Amino acid sequence: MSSENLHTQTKILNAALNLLQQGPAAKTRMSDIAKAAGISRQAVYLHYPSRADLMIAAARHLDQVKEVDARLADSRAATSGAQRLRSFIDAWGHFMPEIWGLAKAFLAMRETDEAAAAAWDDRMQAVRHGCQAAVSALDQDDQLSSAVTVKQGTDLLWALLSIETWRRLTHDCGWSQAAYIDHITRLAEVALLNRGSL
Amino acid sequence: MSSENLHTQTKILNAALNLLQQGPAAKTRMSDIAKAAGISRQAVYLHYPSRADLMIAAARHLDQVKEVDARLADSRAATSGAQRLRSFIDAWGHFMPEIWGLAKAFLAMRETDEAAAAAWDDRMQAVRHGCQAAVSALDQDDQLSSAVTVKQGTDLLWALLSIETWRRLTHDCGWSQAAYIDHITRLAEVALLNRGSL
DNA sequence: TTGTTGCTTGACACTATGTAAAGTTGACAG
DNA sequence: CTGTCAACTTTACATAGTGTCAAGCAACAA
Repeated sequence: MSSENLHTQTKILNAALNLLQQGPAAKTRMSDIAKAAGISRQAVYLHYPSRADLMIAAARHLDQVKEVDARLADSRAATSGAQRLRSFIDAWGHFMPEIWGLAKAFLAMRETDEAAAAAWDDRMQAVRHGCQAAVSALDQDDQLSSAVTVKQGTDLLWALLSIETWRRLTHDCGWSQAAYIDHITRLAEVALLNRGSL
Repeated sequence: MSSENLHTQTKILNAALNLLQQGPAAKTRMSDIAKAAGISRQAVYLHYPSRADLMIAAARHLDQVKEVDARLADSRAATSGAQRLRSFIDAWGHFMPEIWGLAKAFLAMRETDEAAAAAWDDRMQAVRHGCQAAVSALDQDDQLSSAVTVKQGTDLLWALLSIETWRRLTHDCGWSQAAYIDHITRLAEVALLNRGSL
């Protein structure tokens, strides 16, 4: 069985991600993770010196498993800037539900743990780069609205695509995933494209 | 005098709000608040049974001090729906920096304390009502974009005006308060107004 | 005087993180 | 077969912050 042969570290990370995806992130304790991984609590500390370190490792692991970078990079294949914007929103939009469990944990840690906050911000910078690439492509095509600079457009798109905004619309407002993507796409287009391109 | 009692409670709440506005919310402990209020830590528990209760009381207190409801209600005076939208964004936009300290505390508690999360959600529902009123006014004026229903428009506006979005743009992206208000206003208009009204 | 109110002081239970150290087990090299 | 090493276990403990409990004290009122 391959699951028997999994390295202990992988078992820990999978257990952590599993628990985070299920329950409230803050209630996922080191002892819970250890139990779920089938090892002692102390053994977890042999691999990850702190809870924050474990979460950071889990984030990297999730990136690998879900192939984040590869899927986001797909949007680069688009021919026009407008097309690129749409496919980027689509890719990232479908991604968020899959990383939500972990995101919850980082959002909760953000105000308390500096290292965790830095690690999360770093991951979010990757998303920002995608936003910037899309907005730059619009600019190159002369399709960027004259109301915003590339930086402002990037910032706005990044804010629209934040996990927090996704959470509010899908969780608090009860939107479906499809509705979220549709409306955010429309909003991004209307905010970023010049009027002639619509 | 029964006002002595009130006096101590007020001292506690002011101390708490002060500390929250200054440092990282999660590092504001009960003992810090007690010290800042000039009383013992135990005395705080005589007035507020838990940290979450204190935060909730602090939120109510801040609402009173800042006269949130009254200031938000000003936007009702607007004659047109479009005007109402603008003045609501303006009012709430200027408000956020003033409640940011407390907001930080609630954002950090959100995943851990159910009572606190409920209290915060309740405050945010008040903002949502303001959003709904503005969007409904647009609808009444036949100025609401055909791309959204009143509910969808309310949700979108609410998301745009969330503290999290404000934080991202002003803190993470370095926008000025004025830039935030300008761009969010433009975004809201372009998202919610039908094209003829622009 | 006696009782009440609002606070103080000090002790303690609980939870979760993280540290430390000694013991167990199994694989593998010689 | 034996010794060693690494990974893991078990147990104990330090620490930080929340929240509880109880005794005491000062001011003030009936």
